Formats: sequence, C-alpha cells, structure tokens
Amino acid sequence: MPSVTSADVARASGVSRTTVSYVLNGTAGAKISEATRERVREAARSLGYSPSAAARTLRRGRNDIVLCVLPDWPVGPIIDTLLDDLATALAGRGLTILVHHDRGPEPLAELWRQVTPLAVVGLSRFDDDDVRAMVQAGIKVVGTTLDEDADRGVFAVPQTQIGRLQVTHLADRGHTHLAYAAPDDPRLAAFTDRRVAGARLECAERGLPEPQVATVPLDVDAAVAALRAWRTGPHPVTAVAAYNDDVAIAVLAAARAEGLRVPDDVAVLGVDDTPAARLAAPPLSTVWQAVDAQAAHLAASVVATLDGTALPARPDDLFHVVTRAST
Amino acid sequence: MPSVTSADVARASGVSRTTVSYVLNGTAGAKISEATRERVREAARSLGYSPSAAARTLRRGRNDIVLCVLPDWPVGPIIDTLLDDLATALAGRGLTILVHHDRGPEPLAELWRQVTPLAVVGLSRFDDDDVRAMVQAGIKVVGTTLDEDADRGVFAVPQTQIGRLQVTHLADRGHTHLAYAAPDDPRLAAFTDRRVAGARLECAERGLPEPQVATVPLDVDAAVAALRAWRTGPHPVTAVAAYNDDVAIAVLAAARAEGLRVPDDVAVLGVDDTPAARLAAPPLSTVWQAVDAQAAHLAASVVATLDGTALPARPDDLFHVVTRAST
DNA sequence: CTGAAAGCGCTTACAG
DNA sequence: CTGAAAGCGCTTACAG
Repeated sequence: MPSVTSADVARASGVSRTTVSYVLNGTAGAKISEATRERVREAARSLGYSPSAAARTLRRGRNDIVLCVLPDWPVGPIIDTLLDDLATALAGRGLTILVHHDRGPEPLAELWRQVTPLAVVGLSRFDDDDVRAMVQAGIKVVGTTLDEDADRGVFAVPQTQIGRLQVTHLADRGHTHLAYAAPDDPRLAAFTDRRVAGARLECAERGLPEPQVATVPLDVDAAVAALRAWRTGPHPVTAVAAYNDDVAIAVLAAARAEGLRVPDDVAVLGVDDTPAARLAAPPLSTVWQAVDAQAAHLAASVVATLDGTALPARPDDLFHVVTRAST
Repeated sequence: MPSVTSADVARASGVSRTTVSYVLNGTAGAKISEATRERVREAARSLGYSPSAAARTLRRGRNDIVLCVLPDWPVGPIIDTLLDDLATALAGRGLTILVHHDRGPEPLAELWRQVTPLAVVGLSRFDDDDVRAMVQAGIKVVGTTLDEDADRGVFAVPQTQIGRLQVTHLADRGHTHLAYAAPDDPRLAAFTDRRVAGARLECAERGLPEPQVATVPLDVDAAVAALRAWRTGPHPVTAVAAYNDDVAIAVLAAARAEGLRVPDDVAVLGVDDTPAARLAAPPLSTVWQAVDAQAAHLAASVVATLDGTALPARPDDLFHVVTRAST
C-alpha cells in the first residue's frame, strides 16, 4: 500500500514533480537535460514507480482505455479475431482494450462513467441517447451496424448480403424451392432476421417463391421434423440455406436419418466455414467470411475515430461461397 | 463536457457536498432527515449527476471494477458461461466485470495499474510476483489452476481428471491399446498436456500400454494419416480419446474415409458434449463438463475472496461421460 | 444533523 | 531549463 508517487521520484532524483511528469510523459517543448532525464528515469525504475491511473484520469478527464462492448450473442472465433486485431492496433498507441459483455439491463451509461474510457467501441448498436451522452462527455464512439447503412462512425457487417449470397449460390444450381434453417438461439435473432431478409429479397428479385423459414434446433429429431415439413406438399424444398455450419450439420444429420441423398435430393449450404464443415458427411458447402478484412477494417475505423481522420472505406468481398459436396 | 459534479448537486439542493456524498452513498451513521435526502436525490436525478469514477477511485484507492484476465486460448461457450455467472453474482454488489484478453507480452502490471480494480480474477495462472504486487497494492486476487493443487485463492478445474475419465471409459469397454488425439492449436497446450498426462497415469495404473499420442488437425487427410499410423503394427489401436469433440469428429471422418466401423473397429470418445457431438455419424460419446457447477464455484470463490471469508469447497463430479454410439 | 477543509496523485499553465 | 501552485471531483475525519 505504501504506493510510490511522483513526489517520491522527484525527491529521489532531486527535481520537482513537474520535471518528473515532463520526463516520464515525454512532454514536447520541455527542455530538460539528458542527464536529468536519465536521473529521473532511473529513480522511477528503481522505486518501481507507476503513475496512478485514477489521478491521471481525474486530471486529464480521460484515460488510455478503449472499452469494447459486446452484445449478448455467443462469442466465437470471429469476435476473437476482431478483438485480437483491435488490441494489436491499439497497443502501439499505448491504449489498452477492455471488453464488457453486455448482458441484462445494466445501463451502458453506468459502465462508461465507471471506466471513463478514451473511446467506446460497440459491436452491438448503441442507442442514440447513449451515443449523444458519450460524445458530450468527450468519449469517442465507434458503433457497429448489421445493416447496409454506413453512417459516420459506424463499422458495418451487412448480414443481408449473406442471405442473398446463399440464395444466389443455390439458385445458380437450379434450385427454385428453398428453405432457410434458422438457429434455435434467441440471442442470434439480430443476425438471423437480417440473413433471412436477405434471402427473401434475393428470392423475390429472382422471381422465386419465398424461402420456407423454420427454426432447426441442433438435434436430430427436431431437424428431421423440420426437414419433413419442408419436403411435404406439391413443391418440396430441394435446397436449404442454413444460418451457420452448426445448423447445416443438423440438416445433414436429418437428411441422413431420412435416407435423403445430399445434394441430389436436398442441397445444404452453411455459413462460417468452420472445421466441422470440412469434416461433415458430405463435406459442407459454406459461406466464408473475410474475418481478417473485417478485423482490419474495424481496427482502422477505431484508429481513424481516435485521430479524427476520415473513416476507411468499407471493404467489399466480405463473403464468398466455398463449394464442397453438399451443393 | 460541462460535467455535473457533486458541488452542483449540493448547490441545487442547498446543502454541502458532504451531505450529498452521505446521501448518495448511503453512508451509515450519517443522520440526515428524509426530507433532505429526498431533496438531494431529486437534484442529482434532475441534473443527471453521476459521480466521477476517477475522483472516487483516487480518493478511495480502488474502484468497483473486477478485472477478469483471460488467457490466450480461444473463448468458447464454457468461458462465456463462467463470465455470465460471475457478472450476475457481482452485479448485485454494484461491481462491474471487465474482461481483458491476455495476448502477447504486455505485462499484467500495466493493466491492473491502469484499471485499479477491486479484484483481479485470472482464468490463467498468475506469476507469483504479479500476485504479490497486486496483493500489496490492496487488490484481491483470485487465481485459477488447471492442476489438482487447490491453493488458497485458487479456482481449480483439474484437467488430468478428464484424461483419466476418458481412459477409464474406454478401458471399461475392454480396450487395451489406446490413442490420444491432440489438437492442432498450440494455444491449447496448457490443457492438452494435462489431459494427456491424466490419460497416461490412468493407463499406467491399469497396467495398460502407454496411449499413443498424436496431433490430429481438423482436416480429413491429416486425420487419416494419424489414424493409419495408429492402426499399423502388431497392436493396432482400437480406441481413441480425443482432446475435444472437434478433434473426435475429425477422427470419425478419418474412420469413414478409411472404411473403418465405429465403434467396432475403432471407438472414439470426445470432450465437451457440443451439439455437433449429438449430430455426428455415428453420434459421439463424450465427456460432459459441469459448466454450471464450475461457474457457480468461480463466482462463489470471487465473492468469498472479496468478503475475506472462507473459500467454498471445490465441487466434485465436475465431469462425466455421455455414452452414445461411438464407444 | 450539517459544513469547512484536507487530501488522494497527477498535469499544466505560469513564473522565474 | 526548472519549480511552486492550482485544481481535477470525490470522501471523510473533524468541528460545530
């Protein structure tokens, strides 16, 4: 607890706290002899001095933390990569990234007031009120949208494109009666809704009937039930666009249980290109996401926001289909 | 930026800052009339006052943040659950949980000095030096170990037990020549090494030959190569304990490619009980982890550490085997 | 029951 | 080139 303060360093090196601060922060315009600088640095080192973040924050009005707010959806490798790249991009500027998993109704305001970060990066969309309050408090904000609109300060990963791409791939192979297999996890609704909407749009533009949407739990019996319903009626579904590879694998398991041939009786297309997709029977065609490009874009967006420079252009070619044996 | 301070609230409600502080913090022993209290609360509300965390931290020497340090390994649903439960347990005490993904060589000290948290929870093991420094700075520490030792302040999830349990399950079914399928991801080494060690120990105690350990990338060709090597020689392997369900599914894919029957020619046992395990062909036997019990124990450990009370007993029955068609 | 005042540790005009 | 001093906003003995 006998914490070392800048006064201790000043005393030990025979200078004032001002000088200590100048030296340690490398303040421009302070002309201090190299000998003094070295003396101060050495004293700081030997005393194990590390400045109090609270005091610095109180004085400066902000600190060196970038707060990253994650929504409630399950964290997967994509988010991991996003955060990794962001951490690397910001580490070079002396910024530390801290992550908060947004769950329940705890207001965002509590959080950023607690932390007083330099910037807040949201991987979910912020309320306009929250954004206004943060900006007013001098905190930089980088939002995210799952939609096509690319407002200023917004990092965008348009989910509708994924649904469209899936339909395009299946329609190109001659399928006309499509199904969309939605996931069971309600936390994914923000993604599901947009991907389904994209699939609907693409079907409409191509003059195809609406895709038949059903939830497919990750369970053989439940998937069989969904598959049977799709195969019933005058126009049985011949191709399924699945929310992701996990759901697609459930559909494959159902097809196996029903004795349907994939892709001859029913084609299946996933999203994510997980290792499991390669290993599935048959190997699963899937939508690959350019995670690295997304991550680089997010990192660049945050850096640009911090610097107040223009936001980088959104990368295109964020997605493409990896064709395997299931379509 | 014209931030509202406690002085503003004091002025608006006609009292001193002392009184504002007492009322808003519910300081015990301060006898303040209900009328005054209400006046202060109302003023705070209408001015949109929220105390400066930095000032409070500077004054008190610590804040209301619990910092959770995650190691480099990929975050999966288990960690998600752990963090979820922890956040819920701490929210009731007005504590906010913030997560830092430990990557690269940035020293831990930088981080906790930046944040000045009330407590640090490590899901990786801390250096003894770090622990000492944190404790000396008045920060509570909850460490984690993947081993059997249950030191004070340590949350433990013994990984050797998993390897032992896998061998037990396979040996009970009459298998004597076992293989261990390790994952490709070097970040998982801390887990892999311990699970393999557990498998070795259990084999030794049962008088079985050592398990043949090989890395099995999540890729059919690579898995086929590993499987062939295991099946070669005078004593071909008849059962594979896989690091997790993903690796097990790679082994299943290899068996399929080689025309081997599962479990008759080769039995396969995973870990995690993911949805993919249920959906595999054949459905995969796997070690289930009591994530909820682990999470509850972690949360209780943290709370006990904060309160300075005795740590909860470690739950037993953390793991058991779910038997399906692959063993 | 309430207020004046000190002080947490830092940074930064302002004076030399 | 360097130092004395103010002040960031809060909490908390200490005095009434």
